[in-house]
Amino acid sequence: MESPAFFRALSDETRLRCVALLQAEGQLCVCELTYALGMEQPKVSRHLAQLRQAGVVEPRRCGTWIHYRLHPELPPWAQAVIAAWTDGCAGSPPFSDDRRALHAMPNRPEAARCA
Amino acid sequence: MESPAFFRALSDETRLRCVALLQAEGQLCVCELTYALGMEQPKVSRHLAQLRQAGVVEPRRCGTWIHYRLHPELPPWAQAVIAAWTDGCAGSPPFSDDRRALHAMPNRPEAARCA
DNA sequence: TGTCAATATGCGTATATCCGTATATTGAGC
DNA sequence: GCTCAATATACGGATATACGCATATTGACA
Repeated sequence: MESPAFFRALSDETRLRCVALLQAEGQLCVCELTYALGMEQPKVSRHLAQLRQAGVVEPRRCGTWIHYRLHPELPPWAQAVIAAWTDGCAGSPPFSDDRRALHAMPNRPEAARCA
Repeated sequence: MESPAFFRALSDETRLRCVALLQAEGQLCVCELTYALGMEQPKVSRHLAQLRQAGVVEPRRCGTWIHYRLHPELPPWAQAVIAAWTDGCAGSPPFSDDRRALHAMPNRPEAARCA
């Protein structure tokens, strides 16, 4: 985990919104993130690819869905950075709105099926 | 303090090395940072300007010298992010080497004069 | 096998970033 | 006022990044 690459991964609002949602919810599929952020799917997918390449998130296939979560082997300092940031900022817009939008999503796929 | 801009400021190795030095030493002038990093002065100055514009560091003029330090009014979450990162990484290269180089600097200006 | 839903990638373009080099600014001291 | 040391900025070129749009890939299921 190279420090500049890690912070670069967090240097974009879309990616930060994904990270905040994943930190709060544990794991989410791309369609949930796309819905919560109100963005086009290719845009979300490309930002997730960058988070993945930086080692910030990890994908897990679940049938047609792909669930993303914060990488479980993030170094402790990186986990602490994310925790410190979410503690301070996840309660404010636009991050707080994203969680609200997610919870209002209709026909939300059930992650339980592939737990 | 916008989150993406804050993390973008930390997304470059030169700037991270400056931040690590300032976190460890309190305040340093540009010539000390330039010497410790072993880089050209304009390069260091430009990166300090970016950290300044992002609100990460604050300059204080002291005669001919300009002392930089971490901005004392950084939001608590940003201070916590920097602390978490330095706790985890400042002891490893290249950050550890920079502190060694700084302490080996000859004719180091005395910050005490303008404290 | 064919189709559909979910996800990923290719492409072209606009913009931002980083660097090296040269030069400008600023304050101290004579 | 002149000069020097410390610091900042301007300029040009190479590279990276973000985006919209179109399309490819993958797995489920009939």
